[in-house]
Amino acid sequence: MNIQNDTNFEISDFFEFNDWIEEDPAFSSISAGYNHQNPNYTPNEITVNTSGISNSSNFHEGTINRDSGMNSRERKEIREKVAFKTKSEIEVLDDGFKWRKYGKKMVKNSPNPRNYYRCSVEGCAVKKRVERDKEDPRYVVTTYEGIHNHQGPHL
DNA sequence: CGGTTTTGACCTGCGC
DNA sequence: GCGCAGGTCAAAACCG
Repeated sequence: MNIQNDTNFEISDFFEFNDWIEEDPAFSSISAGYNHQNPNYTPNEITVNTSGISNSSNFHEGTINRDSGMNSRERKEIREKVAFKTKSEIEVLDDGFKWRKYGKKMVKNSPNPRNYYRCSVEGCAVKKRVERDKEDPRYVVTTYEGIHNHQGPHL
């Protein structure tokens, strides 16, 4: 389902995300275009509204491949993990899903805490991790893990 | 009153 | 084997 609402699409934010993920040594490449839920998924559909109250990200998954010889099973486990770096003054970006916070942690290399969220829909094991950029506090790093097994929050 | 947040404790993987 | 760091649990507080 396309959440292609009238949400403002800040293309610059997507590029920033892209740069960030590419320079992360843990990931060698990120390929997009899967269709567990959205057959028409393309990176360009990522919508981020940094100026409004609610931010909508039209993505549910991504595939991150590591070229550091990992077997297929390991690759499958890391799959469905997407990280976003978003310029936002609001910490909790409302992507439309219902999240329940289940943990907070201080990370060593950052003065900022890291928050752990889980999708509150039953049977949905999607997890989310929100953390402020240690260098630029006006950025928020959001990491999604898993695929929603339901059609979205509002239905 | 039910679901969510909070917060420290607990667990586990990893490196030394 | 121990300690650190990251991730999770859970109980009580909190809030609509």
